[in-house]
Amino acid sequence: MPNRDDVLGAAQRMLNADPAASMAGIAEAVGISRATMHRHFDSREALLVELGTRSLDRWEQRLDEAGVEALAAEGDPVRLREALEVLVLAYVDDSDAFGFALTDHVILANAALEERTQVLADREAVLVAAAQEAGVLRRDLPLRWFGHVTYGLLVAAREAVRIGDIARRDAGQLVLSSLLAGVATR
Amino acid sequence: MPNRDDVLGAAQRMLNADPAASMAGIAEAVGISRATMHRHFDSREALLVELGTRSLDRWEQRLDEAGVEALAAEGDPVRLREALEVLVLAYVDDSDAFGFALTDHVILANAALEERTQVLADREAVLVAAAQEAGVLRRDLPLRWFGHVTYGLLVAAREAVRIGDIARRDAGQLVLSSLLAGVATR
DNA sequence: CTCATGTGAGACACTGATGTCTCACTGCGA
DNA sequence: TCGCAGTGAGACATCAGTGTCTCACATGAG
Repeated sequence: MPNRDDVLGAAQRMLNADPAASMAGIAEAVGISRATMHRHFDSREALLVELGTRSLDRWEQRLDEAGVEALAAEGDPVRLREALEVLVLAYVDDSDAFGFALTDHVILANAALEERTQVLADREAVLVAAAQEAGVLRRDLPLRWFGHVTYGLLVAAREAVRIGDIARRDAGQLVLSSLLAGVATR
Repeated sequence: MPNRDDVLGAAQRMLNADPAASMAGIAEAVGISRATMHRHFDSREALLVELGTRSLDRWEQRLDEAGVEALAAEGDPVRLREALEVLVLAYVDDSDAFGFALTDHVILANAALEERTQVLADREAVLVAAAQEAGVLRRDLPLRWFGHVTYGLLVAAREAVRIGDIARRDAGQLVLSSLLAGVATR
């Protein structure tokens, strides 16, 4: 019998394939009844908020693993650049599982999640600011722009993989390379 | 009394603000009754398809203005680069009005629109391929990747403007500069 | 064996949206 | 002035999804 985590995992996969999936659809994909679905999660919103929380947990974990604050304090260009690369590649991996959370309206409209998103964006901005200081990232771009560009490229990669224009295994390097160096020759 | 074009324009603005807007909501925003709304468009889908068609019309117009095929045949690096810049800036402008069409499920699921999208993407790819040949765009990136990256940056700019992280008037240059040169120093 | 717990099936009420239809009104042209 | 085309208001049937509830059933622990 699928436990709560199994349900969350299956729901995640289902919602990635079809972000508008109904509770009935998700329950069917999980292999349980609607009744049991509602025994796990009071409402569809509760389910989505929990999945949103999960994705933020992952983001936070990535920032922790990178040691954002320490790196920023240190200010070493080489290590900053390396950390940025590792972080972006991790995001690409994660977007595979959590991608739908990037665009789901219910999740984006949730005040608590939005607040926490802001906190994490702030942490990330610390790294970006340090990288700008250290000459790793361009200083002529707004601090907050970097996060948006990264997000946009994740969306692009997701779509490109879905359509079949690029291979999944190439997504990370394409995103990283395009993000840092652009698509024009130099 | 709003004519059909007024209705389309108002619907476009409404759907950009709230992509899930109902026919009733759109009608109210336009300032007409639901009945009149349905006299103009048989169904919500019909309305969305027409808006999708409009956005593809605009895209096609941009490609025409750029003179894609002639430029590609010519192969002059300077003019190719210039055309790419003009095109991307035009896309940023257009995404202001047509942005919602980039992500709306009803529009994306329409077979006729998808087919036409493919045709236009093919035309654009001609320009990209020529630019790669001429050494303007990187040859180590897949041909189809360029379109996706551009799309992703449009999404990013839209969101960044919405949140207030960047000014609308800066969006064009930020997208263009990040697209071509990336966000890292060189 | 017995019982408690968890489950599936399905009925139910409710909501919000869609699309159709009627009817009365208004404004404009003939 | 008459008549007509277009409109708004609103009723109506329909549909899909949500969330609640009941009841029968299975399974595993004691």
